[in-house]
Amino acid sequence: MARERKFTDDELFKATKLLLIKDGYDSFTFSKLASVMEVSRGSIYKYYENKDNLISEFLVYEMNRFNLSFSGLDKSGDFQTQFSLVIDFIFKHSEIHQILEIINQIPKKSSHRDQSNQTKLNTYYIDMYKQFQGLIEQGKKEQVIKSHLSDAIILGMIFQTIAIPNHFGIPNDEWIASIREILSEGMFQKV
Amino acid sequence: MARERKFTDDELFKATKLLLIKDGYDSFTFSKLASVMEVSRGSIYKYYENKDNLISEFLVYEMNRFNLSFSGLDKSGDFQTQFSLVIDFIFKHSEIHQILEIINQIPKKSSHRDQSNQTKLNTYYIDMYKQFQGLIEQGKKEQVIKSHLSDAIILGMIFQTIAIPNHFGIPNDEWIASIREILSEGMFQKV
DNA sequence: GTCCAAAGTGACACTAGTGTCATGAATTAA
DNA sequence: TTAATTCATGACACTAGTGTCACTTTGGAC
Repeated sequence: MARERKFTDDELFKATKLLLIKDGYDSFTFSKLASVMEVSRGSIYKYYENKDNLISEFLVYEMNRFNLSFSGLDKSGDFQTQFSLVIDFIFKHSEIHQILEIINQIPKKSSHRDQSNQTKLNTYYIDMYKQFQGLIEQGKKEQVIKSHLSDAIILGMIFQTIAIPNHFGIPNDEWIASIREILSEGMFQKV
Repeated sequence: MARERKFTDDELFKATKLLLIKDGYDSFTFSKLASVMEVSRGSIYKYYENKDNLISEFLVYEMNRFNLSFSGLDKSGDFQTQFSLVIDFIFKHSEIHQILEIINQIPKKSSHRDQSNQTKLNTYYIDMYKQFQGLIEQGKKEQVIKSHLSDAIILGMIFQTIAIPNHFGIPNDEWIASIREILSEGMFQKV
């Protein structure tokens, strides 16, 4: 006994992602979102208190999806195989870089509900970190990765390369191959 | 025969840089700037039409300073020496990364004056690119840099590493040394 | 067909930023 | 001291977004 909903949470999150990635956190507004969804602004307030609340729910949803998808990767091969798999995976999900940036942009002063989301996000963040750390440790154990490099810097390097602007339109395959090569062997000739 | 000014352009740009780097382009307002400068908002309009105009003037000023400072680096040593010098230089001027990001964020629909600034910025951008490209070419000529890697990707890698978030507070020296090592030799052991 | 709960809407009051301008304040040449 | 000139200010009207709420619409249960 109810009226039919004009949009689902999934649709809302899809539009949210679109706008967040196009315009960034600051320029995201309920007005724009409502316009994309073709509903009135007021109706979104039925489900989310405000922008921060919506975005923090969205981020939880998105991080959860990313982690699930990441942990679904084939873990059977040796390190080299996995490393390639993971690089490809990250470049296929390159929005994750912006998502992580937005997580660090959310203002702290927020409602109880949002604080609980912050906690969840922290957990997801750590989960993600641990998954990568597992890979890095395997690499160090197999004597492939230099052991004196800290996990944090290796992870940072890998994640940051997603966001290198490809101003000159180099083809995707060459782009990813070059980055993988530099990350693993460097840009210098072997002596 | 005039009243004394309460602030110079240099002071204004200094405050602008501060706010732009702290809050980003979207959150930058004349109100905040006036408050930092301890003058009225109205007085800033005496010198700059609006936010976009001020920021584009600021960026021209900043890029010019960066390029001058960069071209002042010692060019006498061999490639390896210069490479280290440049990496150190970039990390010392790491705000350049945000500056370049902001350049790409300025809306296009702007006044004649701003369009002339856009042209200037493009020139500065190309100047900067050429300076780095000179170094990369030297590296390739000296057989240090792998010749099959495109200049664009090498430059992109180097610039992007500035912005890796150092969440775990690794000491600056170790941080830069590790990044230089990964960029040049990679994160994999030599076989 | 009637009831009614959930869903949706648009108008309202509020906040924060923008750009302008009449007015007042400071400086100095005459 | 006065006149001329530049600077600085705060008030004004305007725009865009926020959050709320009384009211309308929808559609299944009875």
